[in-house]
Amino acid sequence: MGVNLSDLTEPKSMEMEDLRGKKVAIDTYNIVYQFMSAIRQPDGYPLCDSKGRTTSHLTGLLHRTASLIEAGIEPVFVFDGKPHPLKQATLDGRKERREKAEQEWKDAVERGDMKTAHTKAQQTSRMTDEVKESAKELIRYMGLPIVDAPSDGEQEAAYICRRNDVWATASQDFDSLLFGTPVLLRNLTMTGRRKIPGKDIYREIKTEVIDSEEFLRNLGISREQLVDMCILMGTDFNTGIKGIGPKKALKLVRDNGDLESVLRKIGEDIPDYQEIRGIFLDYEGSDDYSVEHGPLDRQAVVDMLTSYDFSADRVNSALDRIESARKEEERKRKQKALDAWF
DNA sequence: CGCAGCAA
DNA sequence: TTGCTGCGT
Repeated sequence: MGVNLSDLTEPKSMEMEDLRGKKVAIDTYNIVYQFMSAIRQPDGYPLCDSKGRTTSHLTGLLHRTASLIEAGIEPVFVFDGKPHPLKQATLDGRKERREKAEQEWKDAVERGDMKTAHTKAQQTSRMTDEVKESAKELIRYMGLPIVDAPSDGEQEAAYICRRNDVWATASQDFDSLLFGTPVLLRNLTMTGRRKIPGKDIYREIKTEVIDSEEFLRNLGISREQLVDMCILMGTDFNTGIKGIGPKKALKLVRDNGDLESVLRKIGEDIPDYQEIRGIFLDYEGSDDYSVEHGPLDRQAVVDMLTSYDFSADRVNSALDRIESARKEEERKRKQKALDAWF
């Protein structure tokens, strides 16, 4: 979930063409979660193979990747590592909400209320080891780079973006801004259609770009102050102070300078706040990664996905999109090199 | 979610 | 071409 800064951002929408040729670090946990939650049957059950293995994330990844590559975007898939101990409360909270939703889902199915069933089922989505490993396997067969974050995926994504190994971090969450990503992309989907939660209405969704420097300039604060602000509101690593949302937190930090002064002023305390600051600000990531893609192993992808009961035709047509996009990029690259020569 | 197929 | 619906596994 992470910190919610949507009220403070004025995102600029972006044309897909502006992303051509750019490498983007994907917060893989974030997209896999979206697929697991969204790609479901009407009663809420996820797509499964005959062995009972979930396949929603594999369908999602295959098609999303094909679209990204067709748009000339080079995805780098960043995976979460071991969560920071201070994140435990957040993880426990998520588990509790999942279990509650699980019960409500079953109840709804029993009384035949499929609409509620579907909504509740979406809230039970969980990234299991099996899901994570199968996602990695598919990405590997597609020849795309995987970065294993030592801890938080958004943290490492922001790090490789700061090192200029990718141009942007893609996530629906805002945490990578706290982690210092220079550029954040939200709604990195090609088909600009998205269902409004709860209603049967579709709305156009454009990819949004948030430039960190511009974002901070507009707020009139530093990244350090943004982190302090979010610690006041609550992050994945702390609960924050009741009654303080984005607006109040911004004003308090602007008026008082830093978190210490704010806490003194309002007579509150936040345990471990210095350590939480450190998580966001003093991260030295793993340099042991590559962001280059290799060849697509078509046979391996087809073999893997047909073992999950995918239709070979569908898989092949998605892979055709990847291959012809790659060829097209290659052609353009050669042409460009030729033009530069003459 | 996003594709494919069909309607307008 | 664009929009809608249903299906994927």
